[in-house]
Amino acid sequence: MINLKHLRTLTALRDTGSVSEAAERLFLTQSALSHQLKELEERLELSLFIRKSKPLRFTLAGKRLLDLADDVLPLMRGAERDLMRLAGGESGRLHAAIECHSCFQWLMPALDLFRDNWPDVELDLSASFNFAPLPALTRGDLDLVITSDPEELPGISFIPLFKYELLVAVAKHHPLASEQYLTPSLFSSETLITYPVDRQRLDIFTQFLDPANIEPAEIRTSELTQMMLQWVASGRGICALPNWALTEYLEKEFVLGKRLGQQGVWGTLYAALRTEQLELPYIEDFLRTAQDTCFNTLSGIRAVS
Amino acid sequence: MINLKHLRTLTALRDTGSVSEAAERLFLTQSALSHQLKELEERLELSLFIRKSKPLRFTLAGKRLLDLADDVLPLMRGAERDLMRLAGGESGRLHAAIECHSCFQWLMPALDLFRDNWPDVELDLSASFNFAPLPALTRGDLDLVITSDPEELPGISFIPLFKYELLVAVAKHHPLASEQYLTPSLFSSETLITYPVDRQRLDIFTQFLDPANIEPAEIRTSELTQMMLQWVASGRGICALPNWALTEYLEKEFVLGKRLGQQGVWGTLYAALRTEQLELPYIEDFLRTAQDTCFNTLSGIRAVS
DNA sequence: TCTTGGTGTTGAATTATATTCATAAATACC
DNA sequence: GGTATTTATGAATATAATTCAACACCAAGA
Repeated sequence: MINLKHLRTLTALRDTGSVSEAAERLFLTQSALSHQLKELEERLELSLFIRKSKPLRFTLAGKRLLDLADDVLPLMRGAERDLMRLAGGESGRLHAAIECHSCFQWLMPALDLFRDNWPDVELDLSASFNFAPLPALTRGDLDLVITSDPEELPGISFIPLFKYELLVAVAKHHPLASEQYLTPSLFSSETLITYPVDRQRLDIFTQFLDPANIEPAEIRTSELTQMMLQWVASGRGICALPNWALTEYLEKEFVLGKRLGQQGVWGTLYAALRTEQLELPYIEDFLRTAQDTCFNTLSGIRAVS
Repeated sequence: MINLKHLRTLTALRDTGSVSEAAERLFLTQSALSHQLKELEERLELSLFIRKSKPLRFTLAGKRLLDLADDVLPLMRGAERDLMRLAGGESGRLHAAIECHSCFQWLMPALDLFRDNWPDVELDLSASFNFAPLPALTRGDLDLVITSDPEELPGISFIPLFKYELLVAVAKHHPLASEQYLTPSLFSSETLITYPVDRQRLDIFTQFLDPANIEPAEIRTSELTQMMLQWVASGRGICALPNWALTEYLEKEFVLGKRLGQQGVWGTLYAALRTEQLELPYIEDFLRTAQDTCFNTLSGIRAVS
């Protein structure tokens, strides 16, 4: 009658607020979800949510099913994890590194969850940005690298985690504050603040300024997101950050977030791993945990279509 | 990955102790279940139970899944009931009658459960055996009759609940105690104890003695199962009862249970209802509750194939 | 040791179910 | 009112579940 697929659909609907985005997150077409919901509602002789109104609203029946999902899905997940441990062993090593400074925000909670579930896996997170992590991954010194630029490397797989939009943080009283979206040429008179890394690894250059052959008036760097935003807020520059890294500052109206071009510039965050390790139970579980954590803690991100 | 179908399969395996009987209870072929289990075990890279050995034994992984099933399936059931109530209304009437004296054993617990879940449905159980309940069902004076002889009646549906074997209770020191199974002719020198109803409604006659044209030496009647077995135990007669009505006495070795003929005589218990009421939510739920209760509380019964 | 009946397995064929594709309808947004 | 976005629908397709029919296994009895 009701099955787990339905419960996952309902939670995806709640998380995303629309049928089409829920479909994206479930890796289905919107049509598939529409059929599925129609069939379910007809069979139950109940409507589960009200489509008109954004975000969608759930009926009593829909809420009852969501409660069920909140009870049942974690139980299923827990059992699956236990079986994975039974089948594949409990121990191993997960030495991780991040290329993306803002990733601490979700990686920390994800690793905390992971540690609880896999106490016998040796965890390490390296946050030094002075070396190239991908060769270390190939060598076997690292087991996981979080990065937003995948490259063709033998033996390395890039698993997409989610898509995010690159937004430009701008002070509330900055001249650019009134623009709907930013064009490259607007940057030529601005001070751009970036992380202190190679500019080939900064999407603002590779995807936006370099194609238009525009150079900012000045470039300053900082290691710390919070510091960058302090500078932005005081009108001493602007900086490009993933939307999810910016949300808490946007909500506080500490800065404004501006779109890059009319369509926006989008990036994808990947987990890079050695291909031979992909099927290890704790690796599989980490990837799912990471993705779940991201979708739960970050707003504005989307599943990779 | 793991879904509810798998959980139901596992519990059916536990309840029945064999793949083929579990399949029967799930209304599947044994082949289907074999495929399903093979696929699941291969995907999990775990064996879930040990086939050789009867009844089958579960591995650690199998037990973990059974625990999951015991948590999850009741939650699902509860939610489905809530949705049924939301969709179809909470109130109604269920006036029941039984033709089969021994049915109190499972009907009472089933009705107790039902009352908890449908407090606004007016429940009544009539146990008077002096009137024909099926006409009353047609008239609308009753809503449910539990019976083991279905008949073609317009507007009435007979929903099979389970199959049971008719066994003959015999005192431990009775001459028949040494027989492997009983033939009709053995009855001609025996005192047979039956319920005080029309002999056309007694399977021991219609399915066993009458076809062989044999008459017991004497017939005595009693309303009460316990009384009948008292007489049997003291060697003053024998009586035919459904296996599940006999189990507690067999376990205490109060009497012995003998098969009727080499294949045994089997009956089916039905719930008779007005067809137009079949889709009422509380009726549907009652039927499922009844069947679950039977399978849980009665031993030796089988699903209707 | 050779049957035999009960059980579980297997591969191919079939059936049922889920998903997509292409398009239309509905709705929200200027 | 037009345009973009979201949802719905019917037919085609793909995937998954189930059955069928044949076979393997095993224990009990001849």
